[in-house]
Amino acid sequence: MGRHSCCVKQKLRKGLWSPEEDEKLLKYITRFGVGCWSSVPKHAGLQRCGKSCRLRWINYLRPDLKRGMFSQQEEDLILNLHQVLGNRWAQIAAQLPGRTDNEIKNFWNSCLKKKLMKQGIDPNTHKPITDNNDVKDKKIEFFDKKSEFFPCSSSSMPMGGAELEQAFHVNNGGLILSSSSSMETGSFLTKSVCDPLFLVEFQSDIDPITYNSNLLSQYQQTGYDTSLPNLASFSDHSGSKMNTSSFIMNEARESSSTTNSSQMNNSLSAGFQQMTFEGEMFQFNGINVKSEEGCIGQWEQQNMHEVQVNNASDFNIYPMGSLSGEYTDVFHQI
DNA sequence: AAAAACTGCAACCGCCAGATA
DNA sequence: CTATCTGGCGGTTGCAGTTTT
Repeated sequence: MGRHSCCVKQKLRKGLWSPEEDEKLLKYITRFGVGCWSSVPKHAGLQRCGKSCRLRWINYLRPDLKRGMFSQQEEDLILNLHQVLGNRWAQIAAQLPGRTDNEIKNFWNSCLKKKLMKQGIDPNTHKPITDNNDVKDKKIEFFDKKSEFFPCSSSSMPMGGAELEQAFHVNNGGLILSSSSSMETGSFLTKSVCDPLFLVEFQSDIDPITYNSNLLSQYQQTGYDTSLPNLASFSDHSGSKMNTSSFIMNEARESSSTTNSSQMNNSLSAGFQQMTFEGEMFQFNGINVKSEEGCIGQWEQQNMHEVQVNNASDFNIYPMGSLSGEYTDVFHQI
């Protein structure tokens, strides 16, 4: 162990990067691309170690970086992901295109952490600092069905049952889940996904330059439907398009592939409209999920947790196992 | 106006794991 | 198998700018 060999060399500059250094590095990477970082300083004419060059590129010079303040949506996502992942900044950053792990880490330490503490929430556990009973009271029947969510023994999970419950628990004052009697008959995931981190971790090897997930092929091989859903045309049965989200999706789907529409109509809840899902992606408490094509559902515009979806190009497409069964949740279209 | 305290953030440090010799 | 190299990660530091006293 010890210092990298590149850092041991003498006469290496440290501290803030000058505009001239930035220009040299930018020119080099633009021309030759990202390769062996240890050779970059030499070829780019920089008196920095390779590590320093890599960091400067990733955190500052990379052209696809998003600058400026974090949006409310990004903030919520960071909070939810941190609840699941803890201080795994790189994995959290993988879910926020254009943001770096360093940026998120700084944002967390300087802002979000304090915000949570002001709200009386322990930033490490995401639980109220004073009274644990509060948390218990809010636990809902849904979590009693966690074996249906993750059809494997809890011992094989990297997180324990309590942690899993907490991971899916509400934070930020928003209600995410509501129990449904129909839950009892359905299973959340038809494919076995034992690792609750899987849903996020599968993104961890995204190309940092292009953010193109290379996992689609992996899922194609295992029989997942990786076709990109038509997120822009979120049509209901009246033919009208819907491109704002944050709604309660009261999805009820037959276990067989043939859905009985009349049956669906009969059970239409008051205030809900019926729609057909076409493989849309949603965000569920910071986790990305995808509805199966052709499933019939009901939706209702919801005021709380309002999330504005701009246009289709803003959506992220993540491969994911399909859903089946019946459930009632608040989802955010992403 | 000046000093002290605070804040945000870029960059460094040390460790780890995988690849390679 | 062992040693070394390298990239990646999370924790931490230190600087510069801002706010408070």
